[in-house]
Amino acid sequence: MPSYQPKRPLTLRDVSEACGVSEMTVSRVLRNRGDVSAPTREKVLKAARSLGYVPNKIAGALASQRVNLVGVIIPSLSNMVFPEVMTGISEVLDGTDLQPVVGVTNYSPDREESVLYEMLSWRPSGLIIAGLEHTDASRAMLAQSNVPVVEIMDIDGTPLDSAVGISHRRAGRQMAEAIVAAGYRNIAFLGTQMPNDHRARKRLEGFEEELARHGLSLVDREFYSGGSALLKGREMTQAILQRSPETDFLYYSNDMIGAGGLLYCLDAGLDVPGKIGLAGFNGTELLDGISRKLATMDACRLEIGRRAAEIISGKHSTGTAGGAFIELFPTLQPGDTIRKI
Amino acid sequence: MPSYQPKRPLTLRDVSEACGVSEMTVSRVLRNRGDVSAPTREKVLKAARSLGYVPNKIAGALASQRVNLVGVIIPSLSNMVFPEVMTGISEVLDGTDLQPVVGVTNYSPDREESVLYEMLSWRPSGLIIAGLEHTDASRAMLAQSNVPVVEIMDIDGTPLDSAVGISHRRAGRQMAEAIVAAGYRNIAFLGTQMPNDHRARKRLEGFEEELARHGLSLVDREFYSGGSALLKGREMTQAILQRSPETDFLYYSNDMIGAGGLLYCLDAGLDVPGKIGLAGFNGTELLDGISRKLATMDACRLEIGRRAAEIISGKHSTGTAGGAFIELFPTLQPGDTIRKI
DNA sequence: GAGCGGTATGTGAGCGCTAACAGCGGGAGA
DNA sequence: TCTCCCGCTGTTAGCGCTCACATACCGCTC
Repeated sequence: MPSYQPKRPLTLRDVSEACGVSEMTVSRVLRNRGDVSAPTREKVLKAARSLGYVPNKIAGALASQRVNLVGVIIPSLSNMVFPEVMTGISEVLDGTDLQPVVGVTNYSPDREESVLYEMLSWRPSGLIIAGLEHTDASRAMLAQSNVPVVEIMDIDGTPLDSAVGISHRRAGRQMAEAIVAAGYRNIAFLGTQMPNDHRARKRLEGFEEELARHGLSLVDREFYSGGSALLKGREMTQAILQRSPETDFLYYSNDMIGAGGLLYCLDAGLDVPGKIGLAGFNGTELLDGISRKLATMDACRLEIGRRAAEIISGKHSTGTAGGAFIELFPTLQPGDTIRKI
Repeated sequence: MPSYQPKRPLTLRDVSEACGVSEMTVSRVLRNRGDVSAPTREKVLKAARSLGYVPNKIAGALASQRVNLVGVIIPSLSNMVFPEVMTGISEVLDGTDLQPVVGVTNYSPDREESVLYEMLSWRPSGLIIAGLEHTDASRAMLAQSNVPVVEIMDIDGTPLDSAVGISHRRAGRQMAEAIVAAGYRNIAFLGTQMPNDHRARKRLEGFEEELARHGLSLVDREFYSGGSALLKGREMTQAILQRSPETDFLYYSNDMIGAGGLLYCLDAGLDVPGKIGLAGFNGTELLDGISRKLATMDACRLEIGRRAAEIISGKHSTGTAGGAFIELFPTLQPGDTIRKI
């Protein structure tokens, strides 16, 4: 490795001098753009490799006004849902020259705002952001930025530009319908205590709406925050069953606490789904392997990620102008924890 | 929102014209650098806000030769271990002006190489990368790049620069020691089929070494790839117990498949830990809530993330030159699935 | 052999910002 | 009164690359 100089960062000029062509030609070779003769190309590549040259995208992006980055702003990485969205995004982006960059907000609108500011300051060529609810400042930034935006996960609201997601309100209603149809009447809800988890909120609203249509209302509810979801599910379930023994159905805001609840019920020797039914939300594959399969509803996470990435990468032919609006439809997976009708 | 012009991206000049000072002064205000009088500062901030100006970090980084990005290269986001490392990193970086940017390799050395190339082309001010094993090209790039590098998770090998992690070999040995001490003799291993998961490999090597010291060897082993870990754990366990009924201990390469195995054993009514013991690896908090607590070994994930970020952000006072080398020591959590001695 | 189209290469300007330094006014000290 | 210095602001010159264009050269045709 011939590095005589005291380490100075390499530039295009170093490569061009090393192989006797102009910087422009080196640039063309390294980007595969424009015509370069085969021998020249070889010569340049050899020189670049032997020097260990890595192009400076900062300079390149400034000069070309193009950045191959796509910002992805999500609330969390620690529940299983967003990694799967990321997988969908990566799958599609891997086929392009675009690269995802993730930012995590921890469900805080203020953090979202600052993550957004930070991202926009890198002038990404697209932005994928979870949810439809943003601060005024965030909306203003996005509008001003001129960057294509896809809001994902949720479609109950008004998108800024494009949107891909499911209706959580409808998902809640559907689940309520199935539960009521199966004959359960004393239904409790167990969820996370997160004022900014708008999707969980909308599911619960839809759920209660549908119950109301049948003249029912929740017999009890329990919220938690932090800690191991499985354990919390167990604890909350015990609390509810102790406090409201008439409960015959437990609706959880996610599969993880639902699984905790299910394990509790099984350990306690309760008759599931005869005496008591359970359902979660997400379709978390992770949990396949528990003796009884929890009723749930697939949130189309992979597909949401894919579609969003397709819109950004221009693969989705959106008529002409204006944003795309894609509603996906989750399917109810009754599992083994709802009585068959 | 006064945006008369047909949307043209805003620059410092727009802000400076809007408030009648030089670009330099605006730049100083927006970066909180250098002396600016209070009234000027206010005027500038007001103008910037009302225009919705977001600085262009690409240009800024090029001019200042400083980038507030830290690359984080990890094999996967879908098992629970790396998100926790990320949490540790974020915790520390949030107190600085640095921002993590993650890249995922899917345990492929070639992908690692290309992710690395991509990252280095943004000239990050630090790099955190999982593992000590990299392709020659990767090592060359890193050496050439002049970027501080912290290799995390593993310390059984020679770091390029700094390293923070645990000895997986030793972890394997320790677990074997505990198992043998508890009187188990017919021990099987269940793990992932991933030639590039060097840490799992080293754990197994350490484990077998220690068994050998006691004149023992594995009675059986089973590997999987893909699918739901919980379910795979269940299936593999069943397979092993059918094939090698004399097995009295199951050592899993991670807690998730371990939990699947545990659920299988409990469902099958086996006497745990009397007739058969189980142990995993990671200390996955996620799984608290299963009726029986799986024996495991905490991998210090949070702490590893924190320490690595501290090194990059310069909070860790590393004597003077040369990389830091930090070994952490996992603790064995016997849980309820190893016989008490 | 002048004119043409095409391929392969080079040239100059400038992307939006910041480092370094230069200027400018005014109060303190000689 | 003349410095000297300090707090504030402006000026100049790039950072390393890419764009748009200019140029050189080749083999053709008519």
